[in-house]
Amino acid sequence: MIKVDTSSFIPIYEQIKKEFKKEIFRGDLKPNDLLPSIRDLATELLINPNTVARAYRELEMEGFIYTRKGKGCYVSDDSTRLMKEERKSILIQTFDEVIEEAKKYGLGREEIKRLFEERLNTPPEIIGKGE
Amino acid sequence: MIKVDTSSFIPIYEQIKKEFKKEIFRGDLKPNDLLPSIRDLATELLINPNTVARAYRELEMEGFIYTRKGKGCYVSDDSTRLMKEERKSILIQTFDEVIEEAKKYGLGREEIKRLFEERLNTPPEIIGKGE
Amino acid sequence: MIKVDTSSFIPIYEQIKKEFKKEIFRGDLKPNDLLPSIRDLATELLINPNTVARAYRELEMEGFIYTRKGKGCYVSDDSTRLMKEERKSILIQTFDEVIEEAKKYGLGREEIKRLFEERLNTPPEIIGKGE
Amino acid sequence: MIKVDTSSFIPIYEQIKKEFKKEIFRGDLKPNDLLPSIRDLATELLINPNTVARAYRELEMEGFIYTRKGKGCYVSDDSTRLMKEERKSILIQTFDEVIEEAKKYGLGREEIKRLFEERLNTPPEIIGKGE
DNA sequence: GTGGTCTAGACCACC
DNA sequence: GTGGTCTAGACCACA
Repeated sequence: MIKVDTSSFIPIYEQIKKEFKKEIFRGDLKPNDLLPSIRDLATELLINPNTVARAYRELEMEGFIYTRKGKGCYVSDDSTRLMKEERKSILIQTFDEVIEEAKKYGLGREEIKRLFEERLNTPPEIIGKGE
Repeated sequence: MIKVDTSSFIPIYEQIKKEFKKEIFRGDLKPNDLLPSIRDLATELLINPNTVARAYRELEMEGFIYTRKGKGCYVSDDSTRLMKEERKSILIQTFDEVIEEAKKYGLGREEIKRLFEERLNTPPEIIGKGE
Repeated sequence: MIKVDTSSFIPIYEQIKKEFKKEIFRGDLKPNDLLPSIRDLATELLINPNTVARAYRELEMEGFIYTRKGKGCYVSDDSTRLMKEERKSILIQTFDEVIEEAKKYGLGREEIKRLFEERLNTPPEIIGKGE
Repeated sequence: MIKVDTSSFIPIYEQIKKEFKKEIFRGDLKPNDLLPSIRDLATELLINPNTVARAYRELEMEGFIYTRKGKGCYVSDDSTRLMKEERKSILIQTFDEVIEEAKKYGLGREEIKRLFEERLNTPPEIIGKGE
């Protein structure tokens, strides 16, 4: 399910964190759900277990998950509350960024709106790899 | 004019490249226009001249600018053609990414459209610093 | 194996790039072979690691190698295709240059041919250091 | 007559020196012939007069030319003698280099001979720009 | 251990 | 003054 882009400038551990936050945000991961094991996820993503471990460690520090030694990592009860705080501001920020980006490329408001709706109605066969 | 975010994951030289590409795309920089000198831009951005030099070198390798030793770096005639090739695909990629992002956060198509238009009509007081 | 001439006008990073291209061209380096580490090669050549890094970076930008962070740089699968495109044109260019050079020094076609064959049959005790 | 390649790694003043040496070597410039003025040559080559001046200065230091203040630069009587010393060794070195180059690209002796003769019999419409 | 980015500062070719 | 190369050495992400 989770994907990482090793050619991106964004560190892999950041990409992993973001993916889990999204799963929590949309309810695919609920409080006390078990996350995949560090080793399994590392194997699946073809990356080093240390990298996954770092993502999990930081998610724990931010309160989204908790660890039971020898058992695994679980979504925290707090995650629901944290989600509500973060979600809208993250999306707003993302949208503002992309709008600003489009303006810098010289598009007017109407052009931005038209292109956005065009893309919204386009099946996402290929997703740009981003950076 | 140009700004860089030293706390971003995106390398500074990459941010500089992108800024100049946007200026070329918008027509603020036209073929044979002189770019700011490496030293001047480095001073202005409070970064090392080598970092600016790398951005310029890569822009040259990609065909957007050319260099006259002892004189400076200039926008290439080819930049106009390269711009047309790159611009739309970059914007489409950016839009697809943000739409995908919103979907992962659990928004439906109508919610995405509504939020996007809301942000498009909001004066951008605070621009997210991005990554 | 690789040598660089620090007194040459050709930048060291360019000499390194050329050496690796030749090794790829000859088949001494095959797709997915590991290149020497940046630090090792720098130590061996008595130059700065940054200089090797620049050579590797440009080889990557040209598609000859790919990089796995934390693991090393590897010859790309594409290198074989790129080689076929570049090799003949490089050699033709080199030969044309030397023929032109000899003509400028006043040699006729027969003299050039005679001298070239003489050198071709001479064991290369001393190789000129070039520029 | 003289050409320089501003994109080459070889300094322009070196290219200019080499060109004049060749003209002397093949007798197009004879002892006491007047060289083009620094300003004229600079204008013709679209470069800075300082660059031409440096080439002339070094040619004088090497004994190929001499300067009459206010009159210009002239080919020295010594140039003929110096030419005989330099010419053959330069050509041999150049040929040895190109043969070595071809070998490094994996060509056998017969292949080198065949390609060289092919190029020798090809009208040099396009001369590679070299480095 | 690997490579990647960045800094500080040197020296050179060219204008 | 301009850009280009190189060095020495720091810090980071990743294995």
